[in-house]
Amino acid sequence: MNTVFKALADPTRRKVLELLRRRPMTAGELCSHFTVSKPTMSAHFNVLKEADLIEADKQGVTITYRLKLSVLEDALLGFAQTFGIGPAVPDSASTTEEESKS
Amino acid sequence: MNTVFKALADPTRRKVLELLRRRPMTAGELCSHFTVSKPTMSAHFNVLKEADLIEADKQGVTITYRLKLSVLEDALLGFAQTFGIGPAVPDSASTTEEESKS
DNA sequence: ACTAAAATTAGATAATTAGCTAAATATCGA
DNA sequence: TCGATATTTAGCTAATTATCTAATTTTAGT
Repeated sequence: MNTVFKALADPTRRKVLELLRRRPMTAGELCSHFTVSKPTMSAHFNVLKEADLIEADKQGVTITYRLKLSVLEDALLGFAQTFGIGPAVPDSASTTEEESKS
Repeated sequence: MNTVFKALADPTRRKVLELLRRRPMTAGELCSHFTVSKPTMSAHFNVLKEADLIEADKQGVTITYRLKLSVLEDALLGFAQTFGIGPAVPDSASTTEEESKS
């Protein structure tokens, strides 16, 4: 959990996660979205991997990174829950008297 | 937003926030929960204040810190929303066919 | 086997950060 | 006004971090 928050502390890494939100991408593809050098990006990938926020899949010479959304979700919601930060439950999902009993 | 995530990256600061969750506390009171020196704690308070996660209220010689929960909430949920991380709506609040229509 | 391409590791540096002790500031009560 | 108390500021150090360039590794194609 500490590693997750450490990983999220850097804007470049947060953006990497956002890029991986839609679809997995190769390291080079990800790099093309940033101005920093590839080794620097590689280090960022490592931090994200250490935090278990992404996973790497090697095909031949290229490495595809994929977001582990459930890990991010668990960390974020888990922390939010500590503060009773309530999921903004939409009106349509409001608990009715009947449902409360179950 | 970046300052918020930077602030959350440190475990001591996260714990300060958790302590302030229930009730406001003075700087000294907060310090008593940690082994690090007071000046170090004071620096942590500053980081949290910069991130607008806490606010200070000075009464005489003591300073009371209070959690700004809404700021934490906005940051966390705002970020979660970027990833479509849905509030874990409890089973009891699951959308029924009837509710879907509204 | 050679070359090109994708990505990493190695090694260095500058900036940031967390921590300390000592000193300063501010307020209260005697 | 003096002394005690709460907290911060100043100044320093050690550790971590983000970044770079250069070199290495690994694989695919010719």
